[in-house]
Amino acid sequence: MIDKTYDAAVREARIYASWEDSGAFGHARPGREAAEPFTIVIPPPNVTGSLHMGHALNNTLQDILVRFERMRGRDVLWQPGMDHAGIATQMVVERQLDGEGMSRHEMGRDAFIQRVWTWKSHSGGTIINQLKRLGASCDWSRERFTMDAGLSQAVLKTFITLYHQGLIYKDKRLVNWDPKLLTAISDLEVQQVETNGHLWHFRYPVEGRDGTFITVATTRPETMLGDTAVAVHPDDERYTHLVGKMAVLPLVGRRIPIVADDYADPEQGSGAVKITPAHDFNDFEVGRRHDLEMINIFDERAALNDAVPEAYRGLDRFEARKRVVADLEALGLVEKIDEHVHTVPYGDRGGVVIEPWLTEQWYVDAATLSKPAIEAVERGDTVFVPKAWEKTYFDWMRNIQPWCISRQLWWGHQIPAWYGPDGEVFVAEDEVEAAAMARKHYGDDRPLERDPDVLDTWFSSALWPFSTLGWPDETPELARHYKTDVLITGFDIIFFWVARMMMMGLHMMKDEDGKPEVPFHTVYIHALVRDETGQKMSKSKGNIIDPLELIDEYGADSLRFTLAAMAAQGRDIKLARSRVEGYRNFVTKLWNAARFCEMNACVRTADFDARSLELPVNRWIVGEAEKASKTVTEALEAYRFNDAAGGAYRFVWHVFCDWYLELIKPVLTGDDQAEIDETRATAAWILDRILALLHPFMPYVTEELWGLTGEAGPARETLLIEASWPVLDGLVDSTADADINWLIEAIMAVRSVRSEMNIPPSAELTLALVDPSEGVRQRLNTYEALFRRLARLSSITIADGVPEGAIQVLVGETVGALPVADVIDIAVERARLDKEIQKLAKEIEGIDKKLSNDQFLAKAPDHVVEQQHERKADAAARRDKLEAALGRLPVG
RNA sequence: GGGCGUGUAGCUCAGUGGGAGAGCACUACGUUGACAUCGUAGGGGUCGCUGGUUCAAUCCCAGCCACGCCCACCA
Repeated sequence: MIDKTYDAAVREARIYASWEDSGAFGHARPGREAAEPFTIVIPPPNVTGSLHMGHALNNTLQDILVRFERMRGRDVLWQPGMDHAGIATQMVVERQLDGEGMSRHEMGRDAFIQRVWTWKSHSGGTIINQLKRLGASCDWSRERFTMDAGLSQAVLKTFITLYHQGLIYKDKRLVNWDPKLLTAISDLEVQQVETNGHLWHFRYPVEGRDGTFITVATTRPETMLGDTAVAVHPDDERYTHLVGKMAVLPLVGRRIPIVADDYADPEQGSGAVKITPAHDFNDFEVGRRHDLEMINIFDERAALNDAVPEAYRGLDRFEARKRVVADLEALGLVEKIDEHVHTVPYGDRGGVVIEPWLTEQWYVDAATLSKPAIEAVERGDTVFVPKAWEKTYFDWMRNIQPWCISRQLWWGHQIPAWYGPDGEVFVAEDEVEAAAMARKHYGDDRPLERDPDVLDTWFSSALWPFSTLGWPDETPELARHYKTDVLITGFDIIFFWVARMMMMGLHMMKDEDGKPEVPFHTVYIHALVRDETGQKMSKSKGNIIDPLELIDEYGADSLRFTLAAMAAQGRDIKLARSRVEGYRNFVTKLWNAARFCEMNACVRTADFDARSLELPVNRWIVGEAEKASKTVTEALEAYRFNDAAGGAYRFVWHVFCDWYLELIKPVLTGDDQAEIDETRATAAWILDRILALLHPFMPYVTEELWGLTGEAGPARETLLIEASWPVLDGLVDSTADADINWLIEAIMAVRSVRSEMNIPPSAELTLALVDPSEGVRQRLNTYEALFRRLARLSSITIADGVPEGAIQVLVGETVGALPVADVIDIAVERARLDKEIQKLAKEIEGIDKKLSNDQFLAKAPDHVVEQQHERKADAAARRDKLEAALGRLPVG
């Protein structure tokens, strides 16, 4: 018995538990050993994360594909797992420690890492349970973590391999230094923020020329303490006489050369630019070109160090800025201060201004690795959907910079490098191996020190598509499921993640012919979910819509369907609550349709044959089901989730519920047992196809109904296990199609006229068809009962003229007369008919214009011309009938 | 400074080289026992602007305007 209402929240948890118990999420299900594999690796959520709308969309789309392919019989593996999220996780635990009045430094490295693991086992990974609420059918038995033993082994092997190939190396150069987190970060982790600042113009005295100054402009006055040159453009005539001279750096007294360099832009500032090679990426290059001294003036927290005059030592960089400006002002060396808008780099985790800082770090030679990754996409080995993202990928890959992979953190994969007393580097699997290497090198035992740094989190994420499948071991899963089929992700991590997986996958993995193999065949890039007004959701704006809240209120199915229905390619999703509510109503609608079927004893029969049905309505609906299933299938195959959802929605609501169920009501309450039996079986069969068709989008309610609508006998297996994807063919019957469409049109015509003439729905009318054609007479024979019931007609007769005072309506091309008790308002009736006629006349006029154009007739394809002729004939016939009807109205 | 995307009904969005669509909102009517989380009918758009290509443009091309995003070392 199906309850009157569907309480999603209560049932979903129970359904999910039953799915998990059944083991049906697992890959390699019995009977599918020989099936074609289908593989998706999940974008691993951060272990610190909780489900936000982006996750909801991302995982809904994956789950739709995974359930779809599972139902199509493929051997599906949706590989789940989490990312250790180096900086984010370390910050969480450090904040906890801070609350306890402790620091990681007091605690020590080993104890701290232990503490993080403890945190992870207790409160890490809540997002996994949230994904389950969403309905994600991952193979949870294979859940992995980027820091687990297997994946750590993959990281180790990759690092060592790349190191020996010269593709990982150490280098001393400027990095983006986060003075709050005290670590280097990569270019991608720096956000450029537009800021209202100032442009300070300082006058530096030129040595040996009393009263001569060279003016430089800067947005960062404090860095002048580290200046080692002033640069001007070689062609800048204002300064040619000063090139080669020395300036005297105020406050410091250092003599610094005035050099000519193309970097100086005569249009900018004063045309002369101060050069601080140790604290600016451009200046660093200038410094290299002119062999300038590089003076590091900051410590790791961006406070001034001992390289600056005593008065400034220990000052924070922003304090120092004020002091420098004040002191220069006191010396009369500030020429002017302009308001200035410029971009300032912030660390995206620490949230403070990053400092270009000279340190030694580990780098990956990304330029070399990028070449095969570019070629693979050029060849089409990996395809982006939508294709436009390939340009973004190419642009970045073709200008790729060395990837700084070392982080001065504790939580992460510690770099497998040991240093000998003379600085010799030994990259090894472990300490024992490193010691052996050192012994060989030095000829005796010497103490080694391990590199304290860890790797960028994205280094391990880059290996995800193969490390999770068991690599470096040669597991059956790796052989069977790499390369994966499709990666589903947001555009915001194309650089962070997709590009790096491409590089690492191609470099580390080979196919059976020994050729480099891409990690995935397709990359589907989905939209960003914004709020209703198009704003990016953010904590600071307070406009976050919590998917869990929506799941609580409307059920996971409603949210999933909404996200799928709005996931059109190439456009962001502005999520409106009303939309979720609308699709919740759709869930209810489906529920009630199933209730109707149950109440009418529509039970599926084992020997049902959709090809040998008698009743036209039944022949018609199986054809409609075929069309719908094809629409949905094709849309899903093309990653057109919105079309797939929309196609299913229209079929279920506007075809099955609105028409089919209404059309079969008279049959089910009739007295022809054969018709009743066939119709019950058909309705049940269609409902089953509908549940299957909707299951990828709305897994819970479809599963529940699947169980509730089983036949009276033994309960059947879950939909998840038993149902296969509807593959329907050869069910469209053109006669039934034409007949039912005529019937629907006729019913709508009568309803429309009733409504316009304000005839209450309760009033039963008789319809007289005037001089119907033979075809219409035949249809009437078959469908009279249906027509009468749905149009609320007490009888339908055939007449050879229009009775006095009747409302006239066009049923197809046949005039129908609806006599009304009272005298009709001639003026209203005239206006109604007139409006229809005008509409048709306008249409005909447009078509005529085309048909009288010789160019059109000569150049348009025949079928288009033919189509226009048909349209005109149809419209003209209807217009003529209506004009005749108008003519029959009494004058006045 | 480069690059990309978007502009269609009041709102959120589909869509197509040849008859402008959906959901929500709105209006009128309606409990004919699946469903008021509903039903029936209806109103509402010069498809951002200007040119071009074409027999034909909302759709293709160019320019412009507006909004958004990404990348970039501009003192």
